[in-house]
Amino acid sequence: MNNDDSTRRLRDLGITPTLQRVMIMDYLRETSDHPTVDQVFRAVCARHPSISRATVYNGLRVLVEAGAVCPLTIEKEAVRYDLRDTPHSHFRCRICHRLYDVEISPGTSPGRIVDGHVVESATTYLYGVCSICNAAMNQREGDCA
Amino acid sequence: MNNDDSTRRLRDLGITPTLQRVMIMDYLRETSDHPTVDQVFRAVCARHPSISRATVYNGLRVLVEAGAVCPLTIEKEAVRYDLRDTPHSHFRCRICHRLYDVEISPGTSPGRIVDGHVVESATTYLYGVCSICNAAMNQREGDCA
DNA sequence: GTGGCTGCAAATCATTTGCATATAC
DNA sequence: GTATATGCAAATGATTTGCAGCCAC
Repeated sequence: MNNDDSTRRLRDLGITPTLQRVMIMDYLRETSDHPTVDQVFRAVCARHPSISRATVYNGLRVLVEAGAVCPLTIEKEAVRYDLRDTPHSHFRCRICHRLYDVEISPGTSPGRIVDGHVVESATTYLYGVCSICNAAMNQREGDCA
Repeated sequence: MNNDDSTRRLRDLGITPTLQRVMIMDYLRETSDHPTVDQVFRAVCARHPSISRATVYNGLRVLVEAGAVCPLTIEKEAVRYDLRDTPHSHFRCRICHRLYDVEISPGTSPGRIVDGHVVESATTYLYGVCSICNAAMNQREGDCA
């Protein structure tokens, strides 16, 4: 997990590995979060303060177009980005708004044809209350008793 | 499918059936589309020009909170709204941007627990090229031959 | 050297908010 | 009559765009 590695990955994707794009790729690889554009911007900005938000938007768009990164529209507030490796689904907690990876297949997969439509990608979003928030709620119930 | 029916539905949901909300419900019931807030606004505006966008946002939020309507975040451009009846998935065409209902189960369902998280709702989004756009592309290929 | 990329600032677009007025019951 | 909802206009926040200067190759 070093810059050279990110540089190579970008080159393999046919993307010009500019300093900014390498830093974006580095950050996506070292975080297990599903960062928003703003989070990517802040992280990269810490190391390279002169970067512009527009460059982060641009870099992420290029990565999505190359198929290296998956955009998540699981919430309307902002798009989140996920390094695409093995396909998986996502769970969003309506209390704390944390995002979790979960191992649930979307029921179909790229290449399949559904009702005559050619599926290129598929994703499943789950919504509810996460284990941490559930534990906190049970804790509070206990306090009341 | 008349106003009285929508009024009754709203009352059953515990929602004050104002003129504006009844018109929003009417429109959602008569369209098979998955309208954006803007589309709902334009449609209702045609019959009741004094309605405000804020009222449409408010009405839709109340319907979502009551569980009568399902918000779709299948695209980042805008939230779409779907009258919730039987659970189903959605397909979005990357060429024409049409939205289709498809019969694919999301792999899990409300009430289930996944990795310790309590699932309250689940949805699957498919992306690709729809049958209409595929036909058009094949047509064009034929022209070239 | 040159085309593509960055950084900036202004523009755009969906959505939210505050508040005075109007409506449902 | 009163709590709740509407309509307006201004604010907010994510994202896009235009353009002059800069960097990768």
